Amino acid sequence: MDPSCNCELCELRELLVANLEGDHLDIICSGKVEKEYKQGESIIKEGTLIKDFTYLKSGLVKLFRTDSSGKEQIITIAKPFDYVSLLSVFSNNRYNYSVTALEDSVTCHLKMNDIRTMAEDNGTLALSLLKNMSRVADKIILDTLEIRKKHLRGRVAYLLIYFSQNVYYSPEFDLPLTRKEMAEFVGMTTENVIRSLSELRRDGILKIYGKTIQIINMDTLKSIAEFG
Amino acid sequence: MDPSCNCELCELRELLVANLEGDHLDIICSGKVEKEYKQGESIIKEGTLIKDFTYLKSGLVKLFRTDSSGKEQIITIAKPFDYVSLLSVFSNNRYNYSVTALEDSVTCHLKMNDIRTMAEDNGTLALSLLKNMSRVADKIILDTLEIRKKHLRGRVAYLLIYFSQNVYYSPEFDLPLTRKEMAEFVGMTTENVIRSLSELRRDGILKIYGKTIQIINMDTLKSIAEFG
DNA sequence: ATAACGATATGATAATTATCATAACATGAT
DNA sequence: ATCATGTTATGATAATTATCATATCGTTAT
Repeated sequence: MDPSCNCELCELRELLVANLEGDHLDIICSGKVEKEYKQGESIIKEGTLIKDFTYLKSGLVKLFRTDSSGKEQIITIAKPFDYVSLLSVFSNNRYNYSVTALEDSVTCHLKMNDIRTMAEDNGTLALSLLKNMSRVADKIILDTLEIRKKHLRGRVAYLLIYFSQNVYYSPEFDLPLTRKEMAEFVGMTTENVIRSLSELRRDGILKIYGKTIQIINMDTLKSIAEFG
Repeated sequence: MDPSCNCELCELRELLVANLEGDHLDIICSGKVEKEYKQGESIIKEGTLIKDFTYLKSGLVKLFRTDSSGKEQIITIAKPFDYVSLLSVFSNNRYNYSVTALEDSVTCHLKMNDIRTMAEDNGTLALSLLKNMSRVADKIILDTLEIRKKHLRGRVAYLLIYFSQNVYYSPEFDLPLTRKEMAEFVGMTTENVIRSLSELRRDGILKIYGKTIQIINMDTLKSIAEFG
């Protein structure tokens, strides 16, 4: 067993391993693989066979799909302890989306078959999986509906608030996405993401230094995300 | 036990009950309630406590949420054998969406607590729930992304093809949604849904008799849903 | 039967968003 | 250092979509 990844100490313990004992803990621990990815590296490719149940230990990743013309749509951004291979792992045998590292990231890979076996044996684990899957899917769906209602500036504002409050916990942060990726996330063009950012800067709501964003007036930004 | 709803004969057996035996089957059968709803009747109201695990036996329903200004967004349309109370039942204690009957419908209500208990006890059932939840959430997310890419006529075309091929299995069918509801589903205005339908009719692709739609040229409609 | 209401329908116009063109800037490769 | 490439940036214009106004049709209530 990889000593750098001790299941009993792992941060994932609470979420996944908490209810495993004896044999099951051994299976998880001996079967798992930790992997490191550099920013920009591909972790999962759409269309490939699902063998692993993948968890994000550190870093940040994007889930996205690519349409026939090569354009990408970002489905969601996953933070540490989010399931990464979640959406279709129990209903499909191939991924219908790709995952790429937005920051240097570490993933933990468990075998799907082990997860299935254990979920069958261990009801508490199965319920925990159901709960987490429900939560993740719910969040994606509600976010998508929320974004759809908004105008361009509101979408960009929503995204900035998300990073500030849910990922970096600071009014100042480095955007992990390019303007193009932001556009792919919220369904608008790259030019209009740039324009919206410029407008927010002109209005004194943000300061922008390349990828670094400093939110000057969070209240106004929130009201733009809400109504504008 | 309600003789009109015999679990061993129920159409849901395959999906939910297949793996239950003895005590569990008794619990399901004695605890369940079947309800009938007329077209337009509310089945679930956003914000209410989740007590039941609800399944659609017959009819057609819409899942939607209502924003602060009272506007509705339709999340998905559920057909028989779809879970109705699915998305948040394992992660929330209150519904974050409403469900209303689009056609006269019959639902089967199981107690959430029974489901939880049984999923804990019965791994096969838990996996079946995981699989179905994964499938439903996946479909909603991919559909939403698909619709977002399209222009107005393409969205309407997509919707018509969905009803024709996945709900009514016929090129001619009665729309279960008003034009306003179609708009709430695909994120456009009512006027533009009507206009798009008129255009499709003018181009000889559809015939429209009020709520009755007859698809004349499915191939063209599909290419509009795909590219236009 | 008629009034009232909501759904469907269409046109004119305004608002929003995308596209195209161009340029500055940064980054990595040679 | 210089080149090539991709990202950020801004403006002009075109395309798309929403809004507002109005009218018809169908249904339900009185």
